[in-house]
Amino acid sequence: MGVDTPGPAPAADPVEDFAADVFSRRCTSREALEHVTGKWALLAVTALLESPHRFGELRRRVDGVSEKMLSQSLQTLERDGWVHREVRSTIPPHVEYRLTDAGRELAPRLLDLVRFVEGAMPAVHAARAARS
Amino acid sequence: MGVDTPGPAPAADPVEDFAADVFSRRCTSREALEHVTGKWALLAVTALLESPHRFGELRRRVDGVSEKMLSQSLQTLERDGWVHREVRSTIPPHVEYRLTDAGRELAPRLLDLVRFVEGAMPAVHAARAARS
DNA sequence: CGGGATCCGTTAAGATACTG
DNA sequence: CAGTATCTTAACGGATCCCG
Repeated sequence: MGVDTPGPAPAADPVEDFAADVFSRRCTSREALEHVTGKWALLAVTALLESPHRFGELRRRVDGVSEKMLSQSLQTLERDGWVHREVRSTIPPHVEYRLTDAGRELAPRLLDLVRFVEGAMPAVHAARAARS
Repeated sequence: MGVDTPGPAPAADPVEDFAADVFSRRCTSREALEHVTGKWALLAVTALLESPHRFGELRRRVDGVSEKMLSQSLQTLERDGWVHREVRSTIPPHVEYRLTDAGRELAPRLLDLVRFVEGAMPAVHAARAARS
């Protein structure tokens, strides 16, 4: 397209890389998507939809998660703006995690997915059993 | 199990493990969820929502995926009953992947998630930049 | 209580080559 | 064309110890 356009039409505008589509290798949304759909991140966000949680509460709620992975997931979620972390410097320390506005838009979609897959489990087991 | 249960009230019915909730460590739905939200699986399912694809077509559509990972993801998706694989034993071979009925219920939820995250990318970048 | 730092085994992922 | 087999490398993930 427009091979010889000398005018102000930058073909490779860096801003366009933002919203592009996930099917493109370089699209940054792919990374963000992975953060959100990560094994523990998904469960943490879903749990936070119910109510704010403290670290230990989340740890108990998301059964099986290690402190390291929960901490790591929460940091990534905070960095991408889905979760807010509030620290109260008391003794003992009190840290609370809650969804941001963006997170409150995201979480229902994840919950919907979770619920659907839960409901589809009989079919999934049937499919697995079907093939000899 | 049910050693001395005379009545028809089995407390620990093994069938109940199925639909339980993902927050429980032993819940099988957690595994199924991971299969579906996997990096490549998610993109493959989303691509198949548009139309059936051949292996090579999918490979080109899902930019950056290796043959190995695509093959692996598709096998898992087929095993769990989201995707159907149809082989035509011609020369050269012709294999087509399409969503099952269950897959056609699943895919829109994933696509919705993808679209939402794509749209939220400006906010995500802003959140990342916000913290020094 | 809420993590950060470190160590280390397990698994996932990518590149490459080969087959029906 | 549509994969499988093999190998190497990178990332994940858990356990442990420690500090504010």
